[in-house]
Amino acid sequence: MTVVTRFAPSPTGYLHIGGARTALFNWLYARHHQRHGSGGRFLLRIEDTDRARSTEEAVAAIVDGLAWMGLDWDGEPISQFARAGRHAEAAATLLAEGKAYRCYCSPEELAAMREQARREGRKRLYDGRWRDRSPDETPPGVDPVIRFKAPQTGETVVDDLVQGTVQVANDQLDDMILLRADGTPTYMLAVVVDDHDMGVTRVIRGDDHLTNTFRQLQLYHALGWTPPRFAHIPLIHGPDGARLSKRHGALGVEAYRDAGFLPEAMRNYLLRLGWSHGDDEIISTDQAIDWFDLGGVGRAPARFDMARLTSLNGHYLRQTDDGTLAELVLAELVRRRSGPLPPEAEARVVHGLPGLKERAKTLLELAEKTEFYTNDRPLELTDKAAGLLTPDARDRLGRLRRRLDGTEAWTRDELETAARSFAEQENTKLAKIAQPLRAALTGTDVSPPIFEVMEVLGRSESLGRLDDVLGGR
RNA sequence: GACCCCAUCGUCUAGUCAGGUCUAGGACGUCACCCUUUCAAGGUGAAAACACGGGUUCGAAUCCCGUUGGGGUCACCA
Repeated sequence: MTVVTRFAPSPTGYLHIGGARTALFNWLYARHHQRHGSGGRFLLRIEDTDRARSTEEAVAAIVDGLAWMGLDWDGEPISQFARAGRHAEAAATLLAEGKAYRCYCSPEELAAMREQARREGRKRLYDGRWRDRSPDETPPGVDPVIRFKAPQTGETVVDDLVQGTVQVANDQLDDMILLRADGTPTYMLAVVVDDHDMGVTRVIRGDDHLTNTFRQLQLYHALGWTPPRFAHIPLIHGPDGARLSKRHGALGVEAYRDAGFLPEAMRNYLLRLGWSHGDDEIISTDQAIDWFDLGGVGRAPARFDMARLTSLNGHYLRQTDDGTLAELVLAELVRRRSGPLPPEAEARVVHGLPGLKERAKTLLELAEKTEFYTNDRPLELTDKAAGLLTPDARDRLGRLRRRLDGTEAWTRDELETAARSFAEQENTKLAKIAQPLRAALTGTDVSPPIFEVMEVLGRSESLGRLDDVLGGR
């Protein structure tokens, strides 16, 4: 049987990190079965029944976020709101079969019940006062809600693929609302009807839905439908152990994209957060599709660790081929200067990128590191760089400059050979030459190997920058 | 508060379901050393954990109970 999973976010914000991981797990599960089983489909449903909180921008943000993450869904995204009629139909069926009833309670009555339940230390809220009342008792002018006539005895069991067998006594659960007074469906009804109609076979979602599952299971039974299998994955927490929230600085995946993270790093990081495959750490998406299973999902919540994401990103950055990386970095540079780079500067960036990429952990950092290649003469020197240019060092640089003038091929190897023999002749260590040279050519005390830098800069720019520092000598 | 879930280095985790091979392995981070023209990358090494208390057992990180701690859910939100 074909495995069908879905990702069902509510468009009230952005695709946050937790949602992205849920989507990833669902996607991986479907793609795994597509490759190794008898088929798999990954569907997208937008839970937009709360009209007041749902926005077009939020839907776009989720779609963009999924696209950036590289998670493609099958078929068209489904709007839950658009299916309200079908939900009402299901409620009507339950009503007709006596499995649901109209409730005319006022907000005040409900508030009182809530208050009393809390006082008595009960989880169960609604006391079911309209459960068995006859229709002629209905108060005039009040629009009723439709409530589910939930079983009051026995227990409901969830055989969860991650959490194991979890059960709750039915007397803990009250009669939930299916249809609001305005006739719109609530989440509980909508998910069940939609998951059923969409043929979903596996519901992989956050832990926070575990206790909802009991009621949803009861609904499946009342409707006479076969429920899907459930897998509730633990939530992601912030570094302090509290549930991940805005104050942890994590907004949506686009924030990570803008911070210079690569989607493959994000996928790898999120995959390993709560899921493991032995000691494997670096896992390609292709391998992940092969290996992913629900048995590897842990049951304890995991904390979000920026340092680890960053480290992984550095790995994937180094792994990215130079052409692709050049495109990404150039795009970032255009963004920051809000204009194109001079051709000469662009050529230097492209040429210098291989030496730069293993020194950066994010795209942003990488873009920053290209600065000394693109800056115009004369370069501004950092304090440390200026400190390296002592009178002695300048004298040596002057002599080196004359030596360099005669260099035939301006390549890193040629330049290094020349510098080494010059150092020998001066009876000094290479560092005494390389560091001042770095200061003069880059304006800083840190850079890729200096002879590589000279090659990238080219003869005239290198000599020009040297002359800027040497002044009138 | 009630109900439910969870508990191995600072963090992510392997090991737990089928107790012995665990003086608990890997990774990130930290520290040291090596490499080296700087910084990275890379290499080597170090410090670092079975929450606590009871059982069961010849033997428990692994099974059971309790305590403590953390988390989730209790809406005409999703």
